Amino acid sequence: MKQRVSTLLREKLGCEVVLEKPKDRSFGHFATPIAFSLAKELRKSPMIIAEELASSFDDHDIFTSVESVKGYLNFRLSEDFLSEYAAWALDNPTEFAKQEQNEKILLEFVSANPTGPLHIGHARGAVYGDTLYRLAKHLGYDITAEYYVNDAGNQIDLLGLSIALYARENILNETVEYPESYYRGEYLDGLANGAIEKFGKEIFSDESRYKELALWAKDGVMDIVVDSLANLNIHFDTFVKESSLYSDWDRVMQKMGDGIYKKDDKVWIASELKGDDNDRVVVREDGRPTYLAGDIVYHNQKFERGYDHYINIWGADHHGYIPRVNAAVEYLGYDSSKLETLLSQMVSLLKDGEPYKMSKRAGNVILMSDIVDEIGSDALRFIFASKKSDTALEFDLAEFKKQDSSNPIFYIQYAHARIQTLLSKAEVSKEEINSATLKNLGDNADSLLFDALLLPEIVEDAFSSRQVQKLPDYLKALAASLHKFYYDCRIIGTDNEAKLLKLLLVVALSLKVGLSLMGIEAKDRMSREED
RNA sequence: GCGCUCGUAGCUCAGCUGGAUAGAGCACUGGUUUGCGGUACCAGCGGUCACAUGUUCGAAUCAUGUCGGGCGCACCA
Repeated sequence: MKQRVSTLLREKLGCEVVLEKPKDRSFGHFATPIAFSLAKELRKSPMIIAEELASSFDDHDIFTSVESVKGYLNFRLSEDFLSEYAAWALDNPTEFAKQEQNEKILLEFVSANPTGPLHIGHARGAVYGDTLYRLAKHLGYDITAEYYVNDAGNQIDLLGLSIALYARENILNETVEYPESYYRGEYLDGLANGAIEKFGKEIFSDESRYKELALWAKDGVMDIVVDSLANLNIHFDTFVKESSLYSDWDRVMQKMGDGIYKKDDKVWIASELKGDDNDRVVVREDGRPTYLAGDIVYHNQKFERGYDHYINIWGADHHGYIPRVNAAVEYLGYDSSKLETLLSQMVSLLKDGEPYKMSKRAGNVILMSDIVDEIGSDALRFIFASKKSDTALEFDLAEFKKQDSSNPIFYIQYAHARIQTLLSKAEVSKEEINSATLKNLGDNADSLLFDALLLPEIVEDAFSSRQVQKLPDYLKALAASLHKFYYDCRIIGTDNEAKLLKLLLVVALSLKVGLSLMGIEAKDRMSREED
């Protein structure tokens, strides 16, 4: 819709035109301050320019009026245009808000270490990534969702040790001394018991076998992780294991050429020359590669697989890591501007105004699965998608358990359910609804129709700006328009019933598609839940 | 100390490629159709857009600085 208008204006005026949302719907559907920027060039007052431009639009089928107000140009779309577009959308619901793209994108997200269940911070990155993924898919991108499994390095050794310690203390009833760092949490119980079946209890007392224990256990942890993501409606296309990459290390190192050098018996990457604060060690004196080495091989592999664009979603605490990976990508001979790293910030939780207590059972973290159990996947996804991912977020669980308009997910679902209820009470036939024309509906209905038809540009904008919160914001506003309309306007039993129900079908379509892009299924009925 | 980031209504946050009177939700207060789910709607209250200077016809938005919060600054992942 917006595209159509801006294309038209570009042709007509011969330059790019910035289209905005007018301050107030009474001004029209779209507005542009173009007269202000032309004022200098033309040496005329913006008001006069706007007047002249407005009058040059005498008649055009997509606009019903073009007005100049205080230097702004305000456009109002015609009923013909809106009704035809709406009719098309209803006839082609699976095409609505879609586009054709030919870009191939690799999106890597979550990538939590397989050493324990996901916590609430991971959940945010997961929701952000999956929402982007859904948006991109809908927009026609060829996008792959990938999980990088850090199944090598110290943390895996630590996993083996942690299981053994847990088992010795809780199953073998031994007194154990805990080292400075180790993993804790209920999940170790399942792993320890699984290990007994697989290896027998002896393995816990034989330190030389901890590695073996760990290599077995990491798959079990990944199963836990994958299951918990599935509960959030999140699925990955590909998993890449860090352990599978190191065989390629020598070749990749050579590929980096001058970017790599030896000093003090270690191998370094000259990342400082590429904008990093310092050069970084990639291979230690004892020959063990650092974490960065793994990531270098991994990114090389990504680029060799050949995508047009690469997106990483990392926890914000890793932001200092971006320059060194970009440096490596450059040394590998690739364009680091194709690699985009997005950040997801910390989350702090409240419950009824008090800080949410981390449970000892969980290992002093807030488990993602606990929150899903508490408020459900839909609410969790909605909250996380609602806030800009790179700013810290604090929210109160209680707000999302309420069954009224203070709970945005409830409010939106209710709007959708309300429409379904009306349809079920319709006194006109489906055929009458389908063949109705969305004209002469009155201002309120026109306005609602326009709101519902905005979904495509919201989807486009949310993805291209990577600001997924624009989608839930829009859905909230659309739900509000619907509720208001419902209140203001009687539908069933009126002369306009078929038209109005058709209008509501368009609203329901946008709500449903919008929710599905957030991984949430629209409800047809609200059930009253008893506390 | 250095880097990144944030600072907008009592609370949680939009708005930020500069543009029409600064927005929404929550909370609080008051109200609502002799109608389709009042699980809704409307209104009121509430802001020197952290502070200062600058650029501009115009700044919450850009620049510089100050103050305050968060996060980084590993041969750990």
